[in-house]
Amino acid sequence: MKIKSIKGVKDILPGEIEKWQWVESVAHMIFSRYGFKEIRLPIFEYTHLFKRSIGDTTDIVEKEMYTFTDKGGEEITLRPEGTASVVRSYIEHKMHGQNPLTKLYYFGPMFRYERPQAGRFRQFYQIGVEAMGSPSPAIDAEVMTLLIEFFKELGLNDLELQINSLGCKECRPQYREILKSAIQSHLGELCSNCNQRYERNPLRVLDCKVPRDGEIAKDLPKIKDHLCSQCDQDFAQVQKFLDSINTPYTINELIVRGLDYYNKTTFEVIAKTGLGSQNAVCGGGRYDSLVEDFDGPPTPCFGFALGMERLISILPEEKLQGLEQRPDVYLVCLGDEALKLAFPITHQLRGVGLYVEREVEGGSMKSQMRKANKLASRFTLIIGENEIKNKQYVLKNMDDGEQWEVAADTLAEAIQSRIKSLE
RNA sequence: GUGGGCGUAGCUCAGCCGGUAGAGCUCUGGAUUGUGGCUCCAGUGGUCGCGGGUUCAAAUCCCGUCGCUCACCCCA
Repeated sequence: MKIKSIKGVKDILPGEIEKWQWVESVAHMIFSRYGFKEIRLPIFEYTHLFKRSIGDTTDIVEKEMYTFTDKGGEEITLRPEGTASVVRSYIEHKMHGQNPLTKLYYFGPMFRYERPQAGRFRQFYQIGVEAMGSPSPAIDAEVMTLLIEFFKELGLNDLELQINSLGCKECRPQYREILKSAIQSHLGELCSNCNQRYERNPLRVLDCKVPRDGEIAKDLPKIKDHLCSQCDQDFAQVQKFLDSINTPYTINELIVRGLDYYNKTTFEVIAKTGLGSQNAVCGGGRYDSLVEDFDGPPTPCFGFALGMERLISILPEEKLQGLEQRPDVYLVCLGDEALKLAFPITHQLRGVGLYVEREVEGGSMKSQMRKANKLASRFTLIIGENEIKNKQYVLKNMDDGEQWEVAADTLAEAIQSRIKSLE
């Protein structure tokens, strides 16, 4: 029985990890400009946290969660998303008492038991951003702007921001009933999936991909015609803010979201090319009553989560050049004495902050030079019998082939000044 | 859960009207006795996913199975 990783999970290897580190560093930089602070959350929680926040009848809770009983008999679930934990932590640490507006972001793995396909994994990584404590549409616009700026910094432009409003707990239930009664007369014509959706989440019928159902859906009542005046105004405000800084977006009335806690503004960012059918790079929106649902104070929130694997797979090639670190120096060692000497020299050079690789095995000079070349080292330092005798090593610039003698006792300074002259 | 495609060297793949494996890249060595990249030469590397069947003979045909992958669904 060959050892093997679990279906739907991936190792992120050197060569790939540099992209992740870069994306994370850009996230830290952009998000902190907007005053968001990182929060590190546990990857498992009590199961009921997810059941109550995401919704008992959603696909995620019904069939996708990794749930188990721990040795103490507790029902535990590997988190399928991050917002529930943020809300739990917000309440548990009484963050509302510290600041009227709490701005957090997180990064880490999520777990859903699904059939893997392009852009979909069982362990996948999300970056999430949550602004908690304000109902203002300015927050909606600001957080979406943060996201757009983040994408810009990553060099992504073939994206589309799609927004919608789902209404609030006043107007959404009314619309839901209006929609249900409109659907009822078509049940016979609609697909079996839509017949189930009619009961459980009638808004999803609007989004059905079966062609005949799409035709029917076109004539069903639209949510935008049934928003209460507050929701209507707020949604208009969000659009005005986006317009005021020329952020392009489209209104997509089919964005419904599969998690129960969303209301009012919702949005997705769709990759127009590069991903298959899993083309939503990011999704989010308002969840104004979730904190209250967990017995916290009334705390309207806006947030989003973006999928790292999907994001990374569409990063533009030109942004990925030069992410791998080049060694500053590779020590080429000829003979046993040189190999011994390489140890303290390497130690010394690393001590002054240089990235140093060294020959460990020995072997022909040719093969050592090849290794240095393979690692794309900027310089090689050649240490052989003559060099040791004369206390003068040979430093070679691997990009242009130029080489110099450098004195053993001023080695670090000589290398550093050579590197500096290149920059 | 449902359906399609694919499993041959470390990687990308060819071979598949049956006659027991090949290329490119990688790696190692050499051409160039202490100087990399380009070129040329040589070498290392394979239970042809696994199990069974047909056959004198199976990577090749048949059945089963596992894995990967894409799509539906759902979502990030």
